Amino acid sequence: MPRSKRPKLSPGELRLMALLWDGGPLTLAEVHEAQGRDVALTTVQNQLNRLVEKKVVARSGQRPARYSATVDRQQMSRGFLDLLIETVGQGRVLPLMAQLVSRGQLMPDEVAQLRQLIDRAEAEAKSTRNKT
Amino acid sequence: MPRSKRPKLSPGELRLMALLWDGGPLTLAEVHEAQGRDVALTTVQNQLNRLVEKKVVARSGQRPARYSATVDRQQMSRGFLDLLIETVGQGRVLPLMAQLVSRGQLMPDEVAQLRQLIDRAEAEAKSTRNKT
DNA sequence: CACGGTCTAAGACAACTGTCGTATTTCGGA
DNA sequence: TCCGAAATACGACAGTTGTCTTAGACCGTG
Repeated sequence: MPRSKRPKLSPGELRLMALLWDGGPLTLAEVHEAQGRDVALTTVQNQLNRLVEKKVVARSGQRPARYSATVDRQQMSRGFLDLLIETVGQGRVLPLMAQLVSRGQLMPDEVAQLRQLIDRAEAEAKSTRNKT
Repeated sequence: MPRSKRPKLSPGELRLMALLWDGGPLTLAEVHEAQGRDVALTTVQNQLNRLVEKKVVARSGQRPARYSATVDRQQMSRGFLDLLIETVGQGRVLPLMAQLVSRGQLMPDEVAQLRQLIDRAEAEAKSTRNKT
């Protein structure tokens, strides 16, 4: 696949993206509403515009324009994760995992899911061992 | 405990912190060296100074001043992690874990360690269940 | 058609970052 | 004591972000 560009966003911009990822295409007014805090409408508009300039959000032509993300969470968060792995984990992912686990926000069923993920990843690794 | 301040740093600043965390107290020249890329000495100095202003780094009085971090990785990365949990995981840590696991950078022994961490966290959760 | 409200576009601004170049200060020799 | 190199301090500049205010463009309705 065409290794699409991964422009870097600021934390605030990432939050806006989250709203779009969660709520599908939204109009400016909706995004403004969704935003829990008290901020001017034009502020949100400006952020949205900048996101559009960066090509990570698309604006529909309709009258009350609707905005939607053009890249998914994974792609977009990749850079942040890389940064944390590098700084917090000194290059390894385990330290980060440890910190995540230690936050104690895992529900029992999530623990089970996590174990499954690990098992699967392990199996996957084994079967791929002979490939490049 | 005294909920210490958690000033927010930029990605670049976090990278500098990483050098200090990894290499103990370092002099400006050393930090400059450690930095893989080609950047002016004054640039590094400036960043270090700003970090000192933010109280996350301390400068010793000696002649070739030595800089050292005054907050640890966990504290400092907390904000970034919160952001990712909020945006990538919609509030849950599992999605983030999944993404980390899927990066396939876990060594076999790390997988084992991870399982232990999970077991321990689970036990911990059980025993704490009756508390607030 | 004119009016008031809704959309959107254009700037404007301060704070923060990354990056430098140019003083100044400070020391260990000659 | 005086000097040059090393260490610091200053402060300048452009680009990014978060936040607004003001102005202009677009309807639906009376």
